[in-house]
Amino acid sequence: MPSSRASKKAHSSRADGIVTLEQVAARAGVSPSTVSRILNGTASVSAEKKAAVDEAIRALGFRPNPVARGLAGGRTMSVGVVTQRIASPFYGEALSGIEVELEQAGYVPLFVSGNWRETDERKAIETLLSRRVDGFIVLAGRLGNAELREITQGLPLVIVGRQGETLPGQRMFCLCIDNRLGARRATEHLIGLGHRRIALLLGDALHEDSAERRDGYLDALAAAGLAVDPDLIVQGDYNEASGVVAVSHLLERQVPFTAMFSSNDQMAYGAVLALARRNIRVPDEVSIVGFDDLMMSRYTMPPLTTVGHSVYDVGVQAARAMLALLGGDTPQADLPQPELVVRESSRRLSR
Amino acid sequence: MPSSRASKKAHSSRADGIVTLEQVAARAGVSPSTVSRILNGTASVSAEKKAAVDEAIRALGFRPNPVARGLAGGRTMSVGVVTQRIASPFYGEALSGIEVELEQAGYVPLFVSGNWRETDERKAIETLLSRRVDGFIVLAGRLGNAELREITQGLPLVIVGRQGETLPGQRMFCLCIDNRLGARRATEHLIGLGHRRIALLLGDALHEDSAERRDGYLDALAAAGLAVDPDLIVQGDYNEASGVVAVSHLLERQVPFTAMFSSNDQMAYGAVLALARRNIRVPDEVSIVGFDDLMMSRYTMPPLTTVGHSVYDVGVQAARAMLALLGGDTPQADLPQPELVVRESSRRLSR
DNA sequence: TTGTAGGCGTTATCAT
DNA sequence: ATGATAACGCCTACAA
Repeated sequence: MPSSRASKKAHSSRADGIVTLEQVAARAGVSPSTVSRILNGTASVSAEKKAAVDEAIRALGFRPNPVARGLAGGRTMSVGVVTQRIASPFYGEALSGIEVELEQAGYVPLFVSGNWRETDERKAIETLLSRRVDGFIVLAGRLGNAELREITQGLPLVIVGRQGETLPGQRMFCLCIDNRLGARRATEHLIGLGHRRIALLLGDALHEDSAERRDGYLDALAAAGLAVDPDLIVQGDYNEASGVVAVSHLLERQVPFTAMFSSNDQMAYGAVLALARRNIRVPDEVSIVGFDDLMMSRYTMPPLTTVGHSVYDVGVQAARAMLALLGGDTPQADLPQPELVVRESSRRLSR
Repeated sequence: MPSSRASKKAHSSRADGIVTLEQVAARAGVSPSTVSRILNGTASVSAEKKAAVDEAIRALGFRPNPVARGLAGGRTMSVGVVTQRIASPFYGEALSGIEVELEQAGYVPLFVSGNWRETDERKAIETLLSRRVDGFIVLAGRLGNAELREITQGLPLVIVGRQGETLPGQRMFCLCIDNRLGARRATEHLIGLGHRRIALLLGDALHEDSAERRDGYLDALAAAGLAVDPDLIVQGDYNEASGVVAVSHLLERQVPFTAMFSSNDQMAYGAVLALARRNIRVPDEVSIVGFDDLMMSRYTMPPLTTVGHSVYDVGVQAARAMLALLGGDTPQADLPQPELVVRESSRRLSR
């Protein structure tokens, strides 16, 4: 049952609460174009008319219709956000930051999940494209930077968690935390506590940051003059369950170790559990340090020592970069360095 | 630098990859309205033309533009989702379910956070309204059902986690889990393990479900003929930190207890931590049961016994209900009963 | 069953 | 600086 068509032009008010730009113009005694100009700052308008229009806008409670705007001007005031899993404890925080920051500028994020699958990511981007988003923020994922740049049709693009070439003039920006430094600090912390046999729990091999965090681990060992024991390095995939599995394998292989650096907090949770299953206590017998400082890490048992880098802020920065691109400016990265957060899962090696 | 206007009508192809309905019509040798009718099933069309149009759509890779659709017909193929905190470990799961289910029908969710604040919720709904969403899914929140029904302008509305009057003909539907039953099962589990002094950690008093879960707890005690000790009931707010605080108070007051039912998993995490701070082990000295069965609860130490009700499925059902409303049907609730998931935070009372 | 024409609310082009 | 006017891509009342 479609609502009947609106009257044939010239409606000063409508049944629903929708106020149009046209009504504002009428009330202010100017043309719609002028109102539009004022709204967008597209051209200079006499202070007098501007005042009248502002008054009318306020009086009528007018809010521009993003849908109509999208059709007419191409700006939908929405930015597509490709996340991998919307419920991820890690990226979820970033989404919050993105949302808050975009909102301040009147933009709305459209979240679509890529599920760590190329095909899904492509589909997500297509969906977003068909919704005429004004730009893209991509959180990690499988697609390469080059391909991303291509399928996003030249729209402003911010990639999070990917080493970026950030070619100027390409309306594209890469934002990533210093994984290597963070991992190094985590490992140095353990070394400083007297640990020598420090296991490394790798993240998903397909993530760039996994390799970076590994390198940070290696840096720390090298700086301390410690040899690398390949047997101490086990593979995970960044999920909790993989931490359980990897550590179980390590224990089965009877490789002795007194500490472990896990490439992220989630796997660290799994690691603690796997150790507990064998009655190995953390930190009494094995120290563990994670990476990410998820909210949850304050409440695990024991509370997790980890590397913090405010995922929320990453989101904020990503949104800010997008806003800059949207405004034709060049974004400035301003991520704080990752910092070690010492809690209770690590302690001095008892001899 | 706006892109130049498209040519003056009659463009068989365009520079960008955008294929319009008009082009499809041209290629199929029919009028645009016919294509539109086929797309929307608005009227019957001869099989012949339908075939031609389908072919053209496929050949051209045409995808209807939701923005234009929104302007013209009022359907934007997007539904507004008011969540309280997008990064919530609890609601995040529901968002996933909503996203997946809506996508299948070609809808896209627009997530906006209400931050557990009436004003923010109102603003969120206004934003969504101005984006011309086709319907609303509201996850909990502070606004009353009546007010929600009012400010959502009669659009299809699905409310999650709120006892619903689900007035027929109102295009509104309430979906909620059986909190009372779940809480009762959790408490009965503890009673069955021999516990008699069972503390209750309440959730935010402003949430309906907090009262419901309390009632389930009371039901279980009553059924077992156990007296209610008000001293054993402490207030939290559903966040981890409140679990720490509440349990600390309880311990300071020296009220003896051997088990605790926490109104949600997050507070249970905090409770475990608070107990550990006093060297009270779970489950050796105190058993704990949570509610929600968050992903994380498999990996806490110890893994948490809790009441599961697949938050993801709640999201799926909410989306399904929305789709039904959108299609003019009456939604059918089909949430499974909450089930107890026994893990390792609860054990038989040792005498 | 099918086509034509007008309109959805805004922006952009082209005059003035 | 300001105002008509024509799109934007699609839907639908109306006519055929």
